[in-house]
Order: sequence, then structure tokens, then C-alpha cells
Amino acid sequence: MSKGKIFSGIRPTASSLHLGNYFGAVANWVKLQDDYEAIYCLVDYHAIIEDYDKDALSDRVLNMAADLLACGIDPQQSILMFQSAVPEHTELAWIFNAITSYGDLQRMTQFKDKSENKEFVSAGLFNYPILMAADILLYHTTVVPVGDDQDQHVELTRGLARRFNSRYGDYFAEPETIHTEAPRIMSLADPTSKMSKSLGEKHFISLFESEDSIHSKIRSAVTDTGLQTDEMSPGVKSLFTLLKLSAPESVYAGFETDYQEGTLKYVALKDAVYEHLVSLIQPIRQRREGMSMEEVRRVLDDGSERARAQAQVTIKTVKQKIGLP
RNA sequence: AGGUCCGUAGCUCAAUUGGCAGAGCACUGGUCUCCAAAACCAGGGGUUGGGGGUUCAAGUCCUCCCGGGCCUGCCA
Repeated sequence: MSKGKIFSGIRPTASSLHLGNYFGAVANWVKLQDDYEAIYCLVDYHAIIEDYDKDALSDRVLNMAADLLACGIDPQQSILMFQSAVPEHTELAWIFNAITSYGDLQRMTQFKDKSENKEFVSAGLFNYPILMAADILLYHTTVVPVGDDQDQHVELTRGLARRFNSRYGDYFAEPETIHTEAPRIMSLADPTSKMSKSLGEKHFISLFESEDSIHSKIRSAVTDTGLQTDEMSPGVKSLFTLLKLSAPESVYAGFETDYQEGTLKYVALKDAVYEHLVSLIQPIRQRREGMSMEEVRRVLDDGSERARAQAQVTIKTVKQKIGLP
């Protein structure tokens, strides 16, 4: 039987991947490669719709590609590409603009969140779900692995596929989302917020930063705040999550028992998280170090070329269907 | 294109008739804590969007430019 087809993107807004990217998305991307035909895309056209550093962007694309390869994305198996190398993304997005209702976009909660209290809101920020729909449908993707914050956008994508099909004749399959068991990794300094580069230096741990820095960030992780309750505090829960992801089950179970018996020393938990985390990411760090950027560039160009071949077929058909010469 | 309001620290803002650029939050360090948090103590942080001008003295006044918000007009 034929494999399903996956498309997933990541914005090259930082110079390297952090633990949230890794456990929340990339680790799953690596696993999914075996069961699906996958396209993983650095979505640089998405990166430019909000403030960004033009001098850093192209290096970020390359560096994140290198990070992804180090994490185990296999360019023999999957396609690793960058968006702006395949102009058909924006071409299809424009076409989808014509069948997207203004109201649908206004209802996007992410747009409402991001545009609130911002003095410059680009039209691109408003339109971005359309580009995302184009990214997905351009390759006849059947499965989209995303966090639940992207559900609404995938739902729009399904709606656009349906609307296109009913106006111009069946063509696009409606992609399904899959939610892997991927946990949301929280900021250690503020365990009620998702780990993110944009919150500031304290709020994320890069896969590639120094061990000292990782250690001190974990050591200073917020644990209990305010009054004691029966519930495990978000900060402690977050540390347990990281331990579960990085340590053997027996180690995890030991700490859990300590917690339940009230004998847990948070320092011990933190140091265990640090040690297991570092040994888990050690091989990734080593692969990343040995990587040549020329090779990464070649992989990206090759992936983008293969993707483009598929994209061109889609665009050609779409243009015919909608009546363009 | 016209009208109008605005631009001061990472963020929100203050600075008298023109008179030493400041506060809160955030950040960094310390005390405390198993680690953190809270609290307290200390610290770093600025081309006041940019150029020119008036003045003994400009964040403040004049002028041009850049950027942004709102309104109107025009446009494929």
C-alpha cells in the first residue's frame, strides 16, 4: 500500500532549534519518515511577515536545515527544502486568496492574538494561513503533523480544498491532522508559557548551547510558586516531562515515587534532567558539529528541486482548472 | 495623493514657562531557599527615529527626511 504524504514546516526565525522544537515537532518528524513520504520545509516566506533580521535570515535557513539533519531528518528518505526556492508556494497562495473569505481569516485566533496591540500588522500576517494552505495542498499532502495551535489553520486548508473542488472540480484531497503524543515543552523560567525564543534568553534551551548554560538554565528553573496545593506545580511537571523524554523509565519512576512520598529534592530532579537531557542530545550535537555547510546547502537545493518538480505539476493543473491560459 | 495624530531604555510611559533624561516592569548579580518563587539589597542599560536650524541651553521650538496609526481620495 502507498504511504501517506506528510508536509510540515518550521519558521527559520532562530539560529538554532531549541528543546521545544525538538520534542514538540522535530523528533516526531524523524519518526514519521519511515511511515510516510515526507516533505519538511523551512518556511522562509512565513518568516518575513513579522519583524525579522534580514541579515540573518539566509544563515538561519541553512543553520536550521543543518540542525534538522543532525536531528535525524534523512534526505534520502524525505525531502528537506526551503520555501522560497519553490515559487509555486506563493503562486498557489495567490490563487487561494481568491477563494478565501475575508471573514474566515478574521476569525483566525492566532491572527487575533498576534495582531492585538501591534502597531504594524502586515497583510502577510493576515494572509498567512492561505500560504500555509498552499504549502500543504501543493504537494497533495494527506497528513499534517502539527501542534493543536495549528488546528484552525489546517481546518481552513481543508475548507479551501473543499471549496476549490466544488468550484473547479475535484482535485485536492482534504488533509488530516495528526497529533502525535508530542508534549508541549514549557519555558523553564515561566512554566505557564510555551518554550519560545521570543520570550527571551532564559525561556528556551537550544540543542546546541553550552552544557554550562544548559545546566544553569535547568538549575534556575521555576518550581513551586505561591501556596502548596495537591496538584503538581507547572514547573515541576515540566521537569518531569523533560525527564520522561530523556531518562529511562526506571529513573523517572524513582523520582515520581520520591515526589509522591514527599522526599523529592528538586535539585536532584534538576540534575537528573540535566544529565539525561545532555546525553540524549549529545549525538545530535556531535553530528551537527561535523556538518559542512556546503553539504547542507547541497541537500537543501536538491530537496527544493525535487519538491519543485512536484509543485509544478500541481500548479499546471490548477491553472488549467481555474481557466488561466 | 490630501488631512490628522504619534515616535524617549527590551516593554509601558514620565520629564514644569526650553534648564543635569527618569520611573515601573523586564534583565544581571547578591541575600534567603534542597532548587526555585516571593521578599529585600545592588547593578547594567539611551545617537530622546534621523539630518539641519534657532538658543547661553532643545526630548521640548522651527524645518526637511524616515517610520507608524486613523480618516478621505485614487488605483490594475
